[in-house]
Formats: sequence, C-alpha cells, structure tokens
Amino acid sequence: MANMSSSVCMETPHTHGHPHGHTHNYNPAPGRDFPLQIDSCVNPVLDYSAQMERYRSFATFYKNTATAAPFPQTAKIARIATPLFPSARISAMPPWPCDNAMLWGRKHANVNPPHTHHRTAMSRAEQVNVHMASKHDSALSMSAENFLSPLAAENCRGLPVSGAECMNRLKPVPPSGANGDPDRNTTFGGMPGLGGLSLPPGVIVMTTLHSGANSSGVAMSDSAFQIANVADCQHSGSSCSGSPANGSINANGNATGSCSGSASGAAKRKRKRCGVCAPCRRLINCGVCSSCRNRKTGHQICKFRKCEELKKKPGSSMENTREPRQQAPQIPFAGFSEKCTYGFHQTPLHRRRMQIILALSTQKSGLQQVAQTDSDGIIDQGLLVLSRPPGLTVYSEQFAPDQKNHVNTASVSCVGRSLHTTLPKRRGGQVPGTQTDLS
DNA sequence: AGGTACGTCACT
DNA sequence: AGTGACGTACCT
Ligand SMILES: [Zn+2]
Ligand SMILES: [Zn+2]
Repeated sequence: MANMSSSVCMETPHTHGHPHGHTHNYNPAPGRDFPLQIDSCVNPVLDYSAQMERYRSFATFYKNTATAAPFPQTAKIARIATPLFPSARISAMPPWPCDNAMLWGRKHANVNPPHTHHRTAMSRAEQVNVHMASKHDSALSMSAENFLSPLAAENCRGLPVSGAECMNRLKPVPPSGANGDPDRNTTFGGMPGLGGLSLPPGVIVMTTLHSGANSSGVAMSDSAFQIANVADCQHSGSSCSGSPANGSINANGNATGSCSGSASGAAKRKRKRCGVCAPCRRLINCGVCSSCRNRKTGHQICKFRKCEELKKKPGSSMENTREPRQQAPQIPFAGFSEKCTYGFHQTPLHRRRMQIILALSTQKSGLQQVAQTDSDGIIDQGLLVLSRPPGLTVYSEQFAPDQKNHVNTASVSCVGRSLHTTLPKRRGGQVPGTQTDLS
C-alpha cells in the first residue's frame, strides 16, 4: 500500500513502442494487429447495429414481461463479478443479463485445440462482441464506482515509475478462480486504482475527445468487461505446438481428433467449437436471445456465441475432419500463460471527453494493469505500459467515437492481441457485455 | 451428479 | 429461417 502510487507504470505516448526495450514491444504494424483500423468504424458498426437492434427488441420484450429476475443466474454472476465490480454484489444484478461463469475463467470451455482447427475467415483482430442489453440504471450502477473514479484520470497522470516496480505486482496471488469466494483482493480486487486514486502497475494513457454528439449533460459511465482466456504457448521456449494439454482454455484434452476411446464411434460424435471464431471468443451469454431465454429446455448456446464452424453443416468445409496441418496462427503470449481478465470502462469527463479505461488482470499471478485515457490529448498513439516478462504489455491503440451510432470503440493491443470494445456513448441504461477470448 | 451445449426434429 | 424441445455427448 505504501507503494500504491509508486507501483504505477506509465509511459508517455511518445514512447510508441520501445520505452525500456522490453521484450515484447509492440510494433504497430497496421494490418497485423489492427487490420481493421480503417474500416473499424464500419464493419463493427454494422455488426453492432444489427445486434443492437436485436437486443433492443428482446430487451423491450423483457422489460415489459419479465419482472424480478428473468435470469436466475444473476445472483451467481453478481457473486462472480464481485471482484471486479463490487457493486455488483450490492445490486445483486450482473452487469449484463447472462449466466456465464466461464467468462470469469471459472468454467471450462469445450473447444477444439487451436492447432486442430483450420481457421477460416477469422482474423484475430476482428472486432466483435458488441453486446448491448437495454436495461435500467440498476444494471449500470456498477459502472462508476466499480471501476474507476472519474477523477482517476487526472490523478493517474504523470506518475513515472520504473517498470521494475511493476513487477511487484507479479507476486503470486491465490487463484481466486477456484471459485466460490472471490473476495476482494483477488483479480481486480488488488487493483487499488480501480477503487480510488492510485493506479495499478501499468497505465496506458490514450486520449480522445468524446464527441458527445448530443447529451451535453453528463452521462453515467458505461463499461464493457471482457475476459480473456489467454492461452499461451507454454511461455518461454516450447510453443504450444504439440500438446493441448497445458491447461489453458483451448487445451481441454478432449478427443477432438484423437477420439477418446472408440475410434470409430462415428455417428454421434459431437463437434466442438473452434474456439477462435468471433462467437467462440465471446464468453458472455447475451441473456436475451432465444437460446439464452430458452436455455433450460433448449440446451443451446447463446446465439451470439454459436461457433461459426458449427453453424456450417458437418460436411462442408472439410474442417471438421482431423488434420491440423499446422496450428492456427497464434500470437505468442510471451511468458504469459494465464487467463487474463480485462474490462473496458468509460467515464465521461468534463466537456465531451470520455475516459476509456482498460483494466487487465491475470487471475493467477494477480498481475494487473490498467490503461486509460487521460483527459486531454490525443490518442493516436499507443503507449505501452508494462512490466517485463512475464508481464503484460498493453498498448492503447485506437479510440474512435462514432457519431452516427453513438458508440465509442476502443481497441488496444495486449500481449500481442488486440482487444476491442464498443461502448455506448450515452447512458441509456445499456450495459455492454462484450468479451473477447484472447486465446 | 450436474452443467453445458451439439445434433436433431417438430412446429411455425 | 427461427424457435422450442429433447436426447445425450462431453465435461468438471
Ligand atoms: Zn444469447
Ligand atoms: Zn468457433
């Protein structure tokens, strides 16, 4: 605690990549991590609009019909979400109506190991996951207090600290994951900056103007939280090429190709989700689609999470067969083989400015970092924050307010992966629940 | 045992 | 095509 402020790592935007000669400096190669940079305001938006419309209708329906707890799992979520969003406990409402504990890394994802799947059209930098559920403020109440005080932006600036100190945060923390009791000091709980003024080890500052189109008044904060299951390549050295048995999300040693037991079981073999497509990377159930609503009897995954591959007919795209050929392109998460939890949060500042915060945490080591916009500036360049290996490297990359669609989109790169989020500009009682699986 | 979700079918 | 239901594979 004494070093709350001293443990802050912060780089200024000019660093643009090689502040300390860290191992994993990010080369902002356009087209690599952010191939959609240019049209990121187009495709994602379309996606957003489509889903938004859909969600609205669902939400409207539920607003009128459902009353207390349309989603019985809410309590569970609230409990699970607590470490990140304390008020969730208070309100007993999840940030979004869904029932997915997996999103917090406590559930197992049944997916094909990456190397057995031939990815098709999925760019890892694709932007997806626009989740919006029309709800009331109750659902939003968790935002501001839960994540970061609006003042934090001001307070976090200009706190030069050596990367070494960031390493202090690397001390192992009991995997809250076990489940059950995610009490404070786990995951984000140990992130002092999220509740008050000081900041966690890493701080990125990305800035932008919040073109608040309308709503001159101050809006409440919105946030989109994401959990990333960072399946990494056995840090240092052996990449995860061969065995899927390393305990990361994609590595549930299942019988993907090897068919456990009976080789010719044929017939009823269930295909498994690819784990890499956009829907697969989405970890949070929307809670409002037909599958979510009908989960009890339908036994179907959320429509927004339905694997693209599984949507295809079993026969098509010889993908289903075995043959790995070569593992899907994977970005090395150097020295980072843990699940990573991250959340975006935006808070309106004075005068149309919007602060975007990215908080990131590994569940096991407790490594935490936060990236956020500051109140004046220019975003463009990302800066990097970090701690050294096996730390995280976070770069702010892009923040783009979209006037027409009233959303803000933020993209950052984290340990080689891009994270993207879309947040509603106005409070409107909408709670984005986006997520991206980084694996 | 219990949860998740794939495959499939019936109904609309 | 969308939805709801069921059986059940595959997990923990
Ligand atoms: Zn859904
Ligand atoms: Zn998939």
